[in-house]
Amino acid sequence: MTETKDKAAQDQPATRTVVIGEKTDSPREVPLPVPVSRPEKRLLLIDGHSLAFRAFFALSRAAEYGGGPGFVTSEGVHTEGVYGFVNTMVKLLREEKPTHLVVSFDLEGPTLRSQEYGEYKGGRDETPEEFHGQVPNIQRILEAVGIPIVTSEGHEADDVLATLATTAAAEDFEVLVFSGDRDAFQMITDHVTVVYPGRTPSDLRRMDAEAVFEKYKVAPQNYPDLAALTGETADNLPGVPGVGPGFAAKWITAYGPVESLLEHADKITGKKGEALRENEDLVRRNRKLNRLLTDLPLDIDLTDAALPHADPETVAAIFDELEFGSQLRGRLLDAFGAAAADDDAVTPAEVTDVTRVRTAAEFAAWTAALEEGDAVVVRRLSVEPKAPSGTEVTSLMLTGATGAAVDLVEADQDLSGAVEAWLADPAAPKIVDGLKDLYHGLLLRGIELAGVVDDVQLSGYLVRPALRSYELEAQLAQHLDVEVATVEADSAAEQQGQTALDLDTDGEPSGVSDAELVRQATLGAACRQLSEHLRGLLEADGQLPLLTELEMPLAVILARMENAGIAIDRPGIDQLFEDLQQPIDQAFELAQAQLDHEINLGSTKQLQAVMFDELGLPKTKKTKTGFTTDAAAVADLLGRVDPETQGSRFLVALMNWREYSKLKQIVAGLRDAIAEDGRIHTTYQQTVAATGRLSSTGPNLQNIPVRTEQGQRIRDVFVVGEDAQGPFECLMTADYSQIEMRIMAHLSGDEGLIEAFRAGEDLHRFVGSRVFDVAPEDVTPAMRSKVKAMSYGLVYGLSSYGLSQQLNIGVDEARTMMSGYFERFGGVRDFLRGVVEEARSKGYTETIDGRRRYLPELTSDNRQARQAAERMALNAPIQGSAADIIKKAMIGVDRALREGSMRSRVLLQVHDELIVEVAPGEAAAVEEILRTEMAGAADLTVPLDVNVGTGRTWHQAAH
DNA sequence: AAAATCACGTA
DNA sequence: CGTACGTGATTTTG
Repeated sequence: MTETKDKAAQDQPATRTVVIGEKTDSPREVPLPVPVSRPEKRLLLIDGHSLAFRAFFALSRAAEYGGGPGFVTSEGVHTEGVYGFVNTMVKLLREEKPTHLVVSFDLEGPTLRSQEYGEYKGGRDETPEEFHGQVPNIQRILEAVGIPIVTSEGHEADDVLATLATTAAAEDFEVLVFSGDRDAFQMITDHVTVVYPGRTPSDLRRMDAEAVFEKYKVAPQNYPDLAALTGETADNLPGVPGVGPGFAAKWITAYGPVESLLEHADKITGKKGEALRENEDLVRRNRKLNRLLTDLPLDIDLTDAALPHADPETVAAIFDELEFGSQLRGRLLDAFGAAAADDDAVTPAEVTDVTRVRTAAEFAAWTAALEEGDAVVVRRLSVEPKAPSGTEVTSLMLTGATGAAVDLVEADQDLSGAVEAWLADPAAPKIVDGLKDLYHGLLLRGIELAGVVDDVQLSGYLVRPALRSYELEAQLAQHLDVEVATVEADSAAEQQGQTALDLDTDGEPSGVSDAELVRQATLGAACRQLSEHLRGLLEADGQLPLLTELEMPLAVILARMENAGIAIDRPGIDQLFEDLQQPIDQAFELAQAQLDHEINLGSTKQLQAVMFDELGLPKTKKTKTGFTTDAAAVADLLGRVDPETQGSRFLVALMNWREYSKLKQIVAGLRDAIAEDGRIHTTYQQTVAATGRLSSTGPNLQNIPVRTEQGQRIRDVFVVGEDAQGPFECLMTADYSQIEMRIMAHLSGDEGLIEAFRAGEDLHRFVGSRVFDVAPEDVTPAMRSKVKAMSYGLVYGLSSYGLSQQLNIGVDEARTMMSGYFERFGGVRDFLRGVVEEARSKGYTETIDGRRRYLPELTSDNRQARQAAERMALNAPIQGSAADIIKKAMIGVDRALREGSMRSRVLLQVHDELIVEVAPGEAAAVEEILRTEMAGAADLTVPLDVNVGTGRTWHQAAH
C-alpha cells in the first residue's frame, strides 16, 4: 500500500537568492522573494491612466482594422479607453479575485520629476484628441461603483501605488499592482506582485521576483538600476549609449546597484566602460527619477477599499449614456456582486490517505475497511479532465473514509473481477457525479454498475434546475461554499515525472500524480457532503422520488440509448449530400445575377446592405445590429413586392439557397458524426433544460428536419440496423398526440377542453367551432389553423400582438379572437392567471410531479424581464409535465422490454416521441408495450393518445 | 481566439 | 411583444 502525504509543505521551495556586487569587496545576497497568497486580503492597485491609455490605443487600432465606426457614441463622444478600462478591470477581478481595489490617476500639472527634469516624459506624441474626456468618464464609473480613486498633487500614479503597496504589505495584504510602467517592478516583494500587460491590455502577466529575474537577470529591487543604465524611451530618459539590458544586468551583478557600480566604473574596460564614465551624472539622475516614493501622505484607509457592491441603476445610467451594451454592464455588475460573496469559501479537509490499488487483496482490504452501509463516492479518475462523453472509463477514484485509485486498464484479472463485482453489487451503496456518463463509460468496458443511491448532478439539477453547470466544483462552491485547490502546475509536472519513472520501474498504474490523487479523493469526500446536503433539500421539498424513481433510472436508460446509437444509410447520406449541391449553386447564381458585386449569402451584414440599401426593399423588424433578414421577414417581403423586380428574384433565390444550404449543413454534420459502427451516437443532456426536458448534442438528433420534403429525405437515411446478434426488423416510432394541450386541459380543469379530448374529436376543429360559434363541420381550414396557432401560442404565453404577427392579422382581430377563446374556455384563462400568481408568491412553478422551476424575475421592477418570466411561468408546468411523463414512459417501456426479454431497444427520444429498433418477430409486442406504457405514464383527466408507426427508415416509420 | 449575434432546425 | 433547446457561419471584441 502506498500512502501519499500532503506534499505541499515539503514542496515549499527555499527562497532563492542572487548575488550582486560579486566583484566588489562586499558582495550581497539579494533574495528573490516568493509571493505569498492571501486570498482573503488581496488588494488590487490599478494605474488608471496607464490602463486607460493602453486600452484606448488597442481599441482604436481594432476599430481602424475593422473600418467600422468603433467606439463613438451617437453624440460623437469617444469611449475606447473607457470600454477597454472597464473590460480589463473586470477581467482582473475575475482572474485575480482581489478583495480590495484602489485606482490611482495622475493629476494634471507639474510633478517632482518634471521639475527635476524638464524633458521628463517629453517628446511623447500629443495625446490624441479622442482620448480627452475619457478619464473623467472612467472616474464617473468608478465612483458609481464605489471604487476609491486616489491621487496626489505633484506626484504620479506610480508613486501613489508604491505608497499604498508598501502600507498594505505592512498590513499583510497580498498586493497586485496593475501598471504598464516597468518602473513598477521595484515594488515587487513577497507581498507585492506586478500585473503587467503584454501586447494588448487584456494580455496580463503576473510579474513576481522570479519572473523579473528570468527576464532581466536582476532582482526586482535592482530593476531601476538597470533602467537607469539603459534609459527609458517612454519617459524620454536616455541611457548610456551602447548599453542594453544585457550589459546593464551583468554590471549590476558584478558591481551592485548604481551607486556602487559608479564607484567601480574604472574597472569596466572597453568602449562601454568609457561611455559609462562619461555618463555618470545621467545615470545618477535617471536613478533618482525612477525611484518611486513610498511615503506620500495619502488620504485613504484600506478598509474603505473593500470591493463595493455596485448599484445597478447608477451604472446603467452611465452605460446608457456611453452607449455600452448589456454584456459589459452585466460583467461589471457580476464582478462586484459575486466577488464580495465568494471570499469566505471553505477549504475542505484533505483526504490524504489514498491507496493505489494494484491487487485484489488490496482492494478487498480497502472494501473491508468501509463502514457497513456507508456510500462510496465513485468518480472517474481521468488524466484528461474533460473527456468527451461516451469515452471509456479507464480508472476510478473510490472515496470512502479513505481513497482508492483503481486503474481498470492495468488491473489483472483478479483485481478486475473484484472491482467489477463490487461495482455491480446493488448492496454496495454508491454516490456518483454524473450517472449517465459513468454508466456509459463502464458499459463500454462491459462493466455493470448497480447500487447507485445518488447522483449529485441530478440531485443538483432537481434542486436548482437553471444552473449553467452541475460540475462538481461549481456545485461545491454554489451549495457548500467549498473550494478544492487545484494542484500547482509545476508540482504536478514534477510529480508526473516521478510517476512516469515509477511506471517504468515497478509498473505504477496511471500517470496521475500523488498530489492529484489527494485532490481527487478530497473532491470525492466533498461530493459525499454535497450529496447529503442536496438530499436534505430534495427531501424537504418532496422531490426525492423525482431523483430516485425518475432521473436516476432514466440516466441508465439514456446511457444505453447513447451506446446503441442509430444506424445510418451511408451511401444514402453521401448521395443526399451530393444532390444538395446543385440547387445551392443554382440559387446562389440566381441571387448573384441580381447584383453587380460578389455576395456571401451567409453574411447577414452583406444581406442587409444588399436588401435594404441596394435593392431598396422595405425595412423589416429591427435587430440589435440592423434589420432582420430572417425567413419570416423574407417571406413577408416577397408578398409585398412586385415579382418582376430584382428584389423579388433575389429574395426567392435567397430563400432557396438558405433551405438547401441548411439541409446540406445538417447532412454534413450527421455524416461527420457517424461512428465506426456505422451509427450515430448522440449524447443526451439530462441537466440543461430548465423545464426538465432532455436535450441532445453531438449531434443534436432532436432537431432533424421533418416539415419539408427535402427534410424528410434526411429522415430517410436513419435506418434500421443490426447488432451482434444480427439485423433488426424495422424502426418503430411512437409519439404523443397533443400532449401539451392535454396537460393544459388537465391542469386547468377546463370542461370544454376536457370534453374535446374525451370525445376524441379533432381538437382544433372542436375548439374552432366553439370560438367561431359554428358547427364543427363548418370550421374552415383557415379557422382551424388560426385556432391551432392560438392554442399552441397559449402554451408559450403568447400575447395578442404576437398572435397578430403570427397570423398576419390586425391586433384588434387577434385580441377579439383571444377573448373569444377565453370566453369559451374560461378554465384555461383562470389557470394561466393562477399559475403566474402562484409562481410569483412561491417563487417557483411546479409540474404535476413536483419538478420545480424558480423564477425570481417574476417580481422584477424591469417590465421586460418580468413579462419574460411570466411567459416562462406559463410554459414551465406544461412543458415540464410533458417531460416528466415521457421520462416515466421511457422507464416503463424499458422495464417491459426487459421483463419480456426482448432484444428490441429504444434508440432516440425527441421530446414527445420515442424511436425503437425492433427485433424480428417483436413488432406486435413492442407496439403493445409502447402504447400501454406511454398512455399509462400519467393519470390525467383526459386520455393520453399515442400514435405508432413502423418502417425501414425513420421517415417511413412516421405516420 | 473567444464571445456575441444571427439564423434556423425540432418539440 | 411565444416556450425549450443545439449548431454553424459570420461578426465583433480583445
